[in-house]
Amino acid sequence: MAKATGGEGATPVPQRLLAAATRLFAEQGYDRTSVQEIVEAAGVTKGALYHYFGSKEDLLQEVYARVLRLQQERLDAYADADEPVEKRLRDAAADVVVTTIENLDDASIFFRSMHHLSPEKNKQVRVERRRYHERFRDLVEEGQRTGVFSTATPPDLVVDYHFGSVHHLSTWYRPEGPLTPREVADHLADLLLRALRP
Amino acid sequence: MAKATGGEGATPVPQRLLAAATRLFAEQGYDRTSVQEIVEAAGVTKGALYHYFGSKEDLLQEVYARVLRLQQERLDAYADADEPVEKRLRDAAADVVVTTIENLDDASIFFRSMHHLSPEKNKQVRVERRRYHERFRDLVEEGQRTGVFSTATPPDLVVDYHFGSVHHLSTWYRPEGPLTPREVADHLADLLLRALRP
Amino acid sequence: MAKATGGEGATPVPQRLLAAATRLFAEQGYDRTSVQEIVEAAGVTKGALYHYFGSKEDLLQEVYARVLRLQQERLDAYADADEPVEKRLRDAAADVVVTTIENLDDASIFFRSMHHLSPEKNKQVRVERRRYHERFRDLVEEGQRTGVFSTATPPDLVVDYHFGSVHHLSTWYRPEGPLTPREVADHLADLLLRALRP
Amino acid sequence: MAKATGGEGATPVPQRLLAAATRLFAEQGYDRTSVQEIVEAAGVTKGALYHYFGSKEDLLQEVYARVLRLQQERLDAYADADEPVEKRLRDAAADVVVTTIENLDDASIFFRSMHHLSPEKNKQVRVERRRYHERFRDLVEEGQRTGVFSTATPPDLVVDYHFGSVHHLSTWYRPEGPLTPREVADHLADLLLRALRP
DNA sequence: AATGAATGAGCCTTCATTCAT
DNA sequence: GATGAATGAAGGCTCATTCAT
Repeated sequence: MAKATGGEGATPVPQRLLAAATRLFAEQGYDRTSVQEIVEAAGVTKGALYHYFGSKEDLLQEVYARVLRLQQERLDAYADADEPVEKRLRDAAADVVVTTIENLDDASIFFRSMHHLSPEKNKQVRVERRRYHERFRDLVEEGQRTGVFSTATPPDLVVDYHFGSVHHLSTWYRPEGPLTPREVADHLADLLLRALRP
Repeated sequence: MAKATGGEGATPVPQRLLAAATRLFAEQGYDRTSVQEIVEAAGVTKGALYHYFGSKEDLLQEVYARVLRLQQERLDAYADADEPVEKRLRDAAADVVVTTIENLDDASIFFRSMHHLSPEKNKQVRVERRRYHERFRDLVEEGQRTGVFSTATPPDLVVDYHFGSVHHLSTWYRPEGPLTPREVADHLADLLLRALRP
Repeated sequence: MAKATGGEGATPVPQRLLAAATRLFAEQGYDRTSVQEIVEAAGVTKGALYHYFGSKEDLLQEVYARVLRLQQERLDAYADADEPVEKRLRDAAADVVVTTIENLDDASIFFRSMHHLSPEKNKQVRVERRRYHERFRDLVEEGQRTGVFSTATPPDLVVDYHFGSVHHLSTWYRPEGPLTPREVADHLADLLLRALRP
Repeated sequence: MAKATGGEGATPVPQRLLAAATRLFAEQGYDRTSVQEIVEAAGVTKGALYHYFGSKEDLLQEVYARVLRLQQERLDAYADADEPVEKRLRDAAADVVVTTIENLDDASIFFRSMHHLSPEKNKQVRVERRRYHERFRDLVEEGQRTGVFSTATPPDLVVDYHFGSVHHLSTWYRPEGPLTPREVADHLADLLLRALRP
């Protein structure tokens, strides 16, 4: 019955472990974070971790799975909206910035720890990442085809240009800085759209 | 005199070590690369490494020092040129792309392994990095002040936008891909300049 | 249940490690004894050692803690006895000799390896050692105050004189020599008391 | 000609090395002192050390040889004096205290680092040490034979009692303490002589 | 479902010594 | 006499994972 009450017991063990791992991986990196630290931060023992997760790497993979699912869902929602392509692209471009800033830990893990996944898991992540990239690229292409965007730049490169800046956020963005997530998102989406002006 | 002949003996030991470390750090990450692997790749013994470098971390720091020096020199050259600001910015923006692609190993180490430096060394790198950022930002500001660039976006953000895409290169660029380094550089510089059009 | 049977399994791992370490530190010195030797002598693996002790130094500190506790207890018992001060001092002086001879390993470690403890742990040992010294000195002072001992020598010096000879035991005493521990103890206590005659 | 001028060049290299080694061995212990530290403290290079000394251990042995020679000489001088045995013993007992305090580094090395000598060198030191002990013991015996000292204690034990306190000096004596070396020496010699009163 | 003792491989670093110059 | 680059063996310690309970 203690299970239902507050404190550590409030959240199920697997979630607690995932939350602790996410924070620690982001702070110290995957290799620098020991299983011992994770279980201590989650308030459980090693046995419990290995009961729910097959390995330390599985924990990392779960972080990836969660991020990928979330971002794909959001992108799909914006891309499928009933709006002109400029608005759909701008909204999607701004949304990924806001979402990334709101989950900076996930973001810094994402690019920094990919090579710590085993080749097969890594491949799987890349595949899903690719699908995401293509969905975004299709918006660019659509705009270029319909003449609202300049065709000067190959659409894949446009996408990488924008995602580079998203990826970079975890390097420089600080919550205590002068810009709110929304402001940063508007500026970056604006830069993208301005670059695409014919 | 054997020193001057080919084979492993051709290059001084410290350079051999630095080259081996750079390649391995880029391929596997800093933590995943053992000192043993480095010395084997360089064809020397561990004792020799510690004769020249105080620690594994010192080796990493040397990689950083080399990259920072090189990039600052190149940026200074372009920024000081006797040209209109649009050209100076475009040239600098394109050059950093070419240089980064030509030293992709250095680049992937740069952002991925910064947190493996001790706090003080990390700080030192950040300071130099900041100087580099500011030099670039000054070009943007100059263009905004003189009316050739739009003032819609804060100049710091413009710089981060561009360097995000540079940083991102090591994630997606492949030499065997369809675009030459020069082509990528021209496209990315073009996107930047187009985004800055008033 | 196998736990309760003889052989290596009879004694808990931490005790086995402590016993092995004590013997080896006394025989070879702290620095000359490798962790590998200790675990082999105790019949466990390195991992087991580090499961119970934070470091090699912690092992040494445990030896100190054990010795200090034992000797303080014994001294307190003799000093609190309901006897004339001459007898209390003589008994305490003789007892420390017997106890030291019976634990010569502990004794030779004690003085020889103190500087291998970290400054803070070293300080802690010195503090407890000081308490022990003062308890002993109080007996000398009491005898001097009540006129049964000569006041020719400062009491602190008297104590150092006696403990010097105790400390020295591990240098020269051999079980196979002509004197039993008890005989040595009586002689040394006698020398002390004779030196204190008014 | 620079050889004859001041600074580091003033003292011959071997002496400089020996002095540096003595200080460092006393401060940090033999094992904790690296050859590198010694040569740096002496202002020479490793090659120079190995030019004059066969090994690190040889350096230690030289320290022992110097101490042993000095102490034996002084003891011989006092023991051969034309004085009553009480005075000869008292003078010798006091002198070893003063000499030890004046060379506390040598003394702390002496007892602490003996086991770092190879078995053969160790044996050689023990032999010389034994000669020293016997010379001292002969004084006690002479006094016992001639009735000026009590025969209650075996003379060997008396000698160990006194040398225990000498050995112990390096543990507690501090130059800034309340007693001068001479005062300590007088007190300790006094304790010895008082203990030997019939 | 969960514990925690134990494993065993691997890691970074230190160091006395040698040797070509 | 003296240098200092290089060796090679060993040392203390960490850690993901397993398994009996």
